[in-house]
Amino acid sequence: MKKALKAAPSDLNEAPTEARRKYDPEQTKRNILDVATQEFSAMGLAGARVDQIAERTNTTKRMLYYYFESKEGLYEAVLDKVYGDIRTLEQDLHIDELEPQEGMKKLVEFTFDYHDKHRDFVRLVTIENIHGAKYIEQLKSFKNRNASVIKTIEDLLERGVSAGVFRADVDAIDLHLMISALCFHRVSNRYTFGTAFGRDPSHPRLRARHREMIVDAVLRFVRKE
Amino acid sequence: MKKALKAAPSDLNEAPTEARRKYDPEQTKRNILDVATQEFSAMGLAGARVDQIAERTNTTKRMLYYYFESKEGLYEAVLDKVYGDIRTLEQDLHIDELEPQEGMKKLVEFTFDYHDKHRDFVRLVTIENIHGAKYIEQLKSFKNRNASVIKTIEDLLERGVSAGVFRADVDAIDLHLMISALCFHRVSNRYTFGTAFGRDPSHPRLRARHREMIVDAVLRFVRKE
Amino acid sequence: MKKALKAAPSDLNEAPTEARRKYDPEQTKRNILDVATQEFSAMGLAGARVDQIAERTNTTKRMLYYYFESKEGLYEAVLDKVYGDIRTLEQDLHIDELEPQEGMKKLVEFTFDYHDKHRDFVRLVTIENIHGAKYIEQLKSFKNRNASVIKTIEDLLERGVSAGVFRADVDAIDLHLMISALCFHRVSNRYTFGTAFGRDPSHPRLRARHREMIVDAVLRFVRKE
Amino acid sequence: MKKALKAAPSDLNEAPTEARRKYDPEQTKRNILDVATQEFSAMGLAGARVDQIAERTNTTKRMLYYYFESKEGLYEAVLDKVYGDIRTLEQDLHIDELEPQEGMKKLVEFTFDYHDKHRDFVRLVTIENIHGAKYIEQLKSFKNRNASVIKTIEDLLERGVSAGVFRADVDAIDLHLMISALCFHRVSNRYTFGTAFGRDPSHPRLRARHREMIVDAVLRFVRKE
DNA sequence: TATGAATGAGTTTTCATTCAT
DNA sequence: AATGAATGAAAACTCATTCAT
Repeated sequence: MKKALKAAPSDLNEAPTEARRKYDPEQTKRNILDVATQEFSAMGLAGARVDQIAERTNTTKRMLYYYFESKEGLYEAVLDKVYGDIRTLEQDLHIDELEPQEGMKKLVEFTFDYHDKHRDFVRLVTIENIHGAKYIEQLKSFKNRNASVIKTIEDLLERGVSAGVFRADVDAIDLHLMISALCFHRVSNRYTFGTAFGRDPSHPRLRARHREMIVDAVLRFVRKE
Repeated sequence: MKKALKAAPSDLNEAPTEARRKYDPEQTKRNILDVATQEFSAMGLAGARVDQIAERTNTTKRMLYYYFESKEGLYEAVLDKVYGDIRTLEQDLHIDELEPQEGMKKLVEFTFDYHDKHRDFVRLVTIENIHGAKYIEQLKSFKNRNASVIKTIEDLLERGVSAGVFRADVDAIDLHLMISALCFHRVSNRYTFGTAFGRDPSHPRLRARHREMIVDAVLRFVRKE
Repeated sequence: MKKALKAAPSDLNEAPTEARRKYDPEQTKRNILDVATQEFSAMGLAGARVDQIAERTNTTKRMLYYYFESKEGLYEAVLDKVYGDIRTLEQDLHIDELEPQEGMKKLVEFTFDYHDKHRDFVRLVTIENIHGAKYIEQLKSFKNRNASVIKTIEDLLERGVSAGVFRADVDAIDLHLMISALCFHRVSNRYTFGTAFGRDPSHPRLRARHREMIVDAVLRFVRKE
Repeated sequence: MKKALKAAPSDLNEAPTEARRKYDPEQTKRNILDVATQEFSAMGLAGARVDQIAERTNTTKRMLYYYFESKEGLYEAVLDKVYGDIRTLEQDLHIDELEPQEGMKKLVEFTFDYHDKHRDFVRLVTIENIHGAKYIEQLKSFKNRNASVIKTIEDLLERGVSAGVFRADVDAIDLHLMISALCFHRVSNRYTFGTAFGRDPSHPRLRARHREMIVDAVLRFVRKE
């Protein structure tokens, strides 16, 4: 049942920009949070071990409780951080400056790339769904950010309809669900997929093809005629 | 002391067609398996509790070990059962007898309905992916099933291309992934989706719309022109 | 802060009436309860250690949780038992068969003797008061039993007044409080008392004198003239 | 995260007669001591939390150790302070100037009022008894105080016997114990008492009646005939 | 075949205290 | 004199599994 998973040497773990100071609460917190992100996403909430998280940290288990109160508190902090990260990036796309079809393409590509690259995020969302989203519900940050994606899509659709290139009967939230599904699933279910078909969806060649395919599918779906 | 969720008296739990015999190993096993299916799919492998499963059973914890060896053994048995169940149904579609577009529509609708109805299945697949699909790998039922779906899709595509209605550059496995994604995601991620947008994807009205939308998207994707 | 208090070899601990059977839930429970009574009364709820209780038991810590759910659950069970014990004895006095003054004397003597002998009980009541009686409040057994003492006193007072030996303006509950105070305090506060005056109130000579004194004080208080 | 009881802004907490100076060791100490008094008396020695005390203080946990060495050191300081406080008041009674019965009445009333008003004191004595009075033993203030009460009672009894109003066979220490019991118990055990009988002994009406009752009981006890 | 009691090894959490600034 | 971060040791509690009947 135990599985000494090697810490994936991701970009997360340590940023030795300067000599590590002895007393640096911000760094301590970030360090704990980064390790916890990996552990929770790898093992789930129930499966993760506080001891294991602490061990991979530069501090002790005690600090984890000092800053985050409990295992669940830490898990919530991880969710918060991870959702904060995607929001930040999403803002920089400036999709409103693009022509509708181009904008839609860019949005889908961004969504694809983000999920493809941030597996931790995908896994954490999956895990949250196993818990009925009860932890995410408490994060106020959560609801706001989703509103902004929908706004972006609504704008695109509106402009596309006006320009005569998109059909008029597409609902923004439904479309968002569709895009999400296509980008999320191939990451979240890549193990069963790999086992079933002997194809690893994260292989570069497949990855590129899927990217095109999804953009294509979405554009065909919204396009007039 | 926690009583939590009383076993929903779903079609799963008990079928007292005949008077319950005193010692009925098969029934005991089935009973354990049904309860375990609910628990594992609700809580995950790490999150499920052997005590809780036993408590909701008509028998005792000891029997659980007697028949299934261990918690993991029980989990594997659950996976096996759930995959066995799905295969049965898929045979009755006779998609090969339908005209390509009709066949594709029917396949998508079947896939949609199946996921929509079998949430336990969807959750267990999700859970398996959290564990890197390591338990599912051993199940023969798993590989067989997937092979047959691909075969069906390949046939459809081929016939569609011949008939001049489908384009020629669609890969069957990719298409299967696309259909899966669209049908799976709205079930697997319905909690975070519901929290984010205040919409429950399992609401009848939304359900019907999604069904049409997905069929539409897939047909637009494969259609020539 | 730690104090390896020797288990007082009281009448509580083990009753080897018959050879100890390996599987005897009742005995296991009783054994845990007896040890817990000593520990909680010696150390308080916060001060008692589950490990320490378990160690002095014939079983393991796990059984303690198996039967009593939590440290607090065990503490409540101890309170319940201890209050049950006193009730049982109180029934056997048959004070209603005695002439008022005699009855009052017997009641006071019983109360005195009981407190004098059951220090665990006295300490536990003290400890409960430190917790604002919040644990005792949940015990249904608690309220009933107190009603019966008051009934006894009311009867005595009534009969005494009718017989012209007691004055009429004494409230039964107030009188009960008075008797309790006199019998309880010398046990509960015997350490500070001993330190203050170099006298141990549990010394046989003092004990006898206090007994007489308290009976005397109560009778003088209720007596007419 | 628990905020629990905000320090009741009782007479204890702060006396900002003059503008609060930046560094005022005496005030800091007093502030810590006052908060600690409340916490220890509310929770007991084992139950009180250093963190909680510190949080309710105007300063930090470190200062607590700076001034009082340890949790136990702080507890002892609290006991010392509380005992110091009581002595002051008792001098002003001038019981020796009163006629014996009057003096006895006044002494009982004072004792009653003091306990009724200083619940912290009562609780701390209770707590000390749970610890076998081991901390109080070291306090000089403690022994002195008790010696003086006994002296007062002895005087009263002597003068009463001489005057022919008190009986001759009453022991001063026993009488002190009796008075203490009656005044102490109704405060110390008021929670279990309240739960048992649905009567709060600290209610004004009950309080007044108990006061009279106790004076009455004591006078009846010492009175000749 | 079936059962309720029992358990060892872990897992989360708490607490008084000290360190670096 | 004062502070917030840090900590080791211990405490409460949980869990999958096995034993005796």
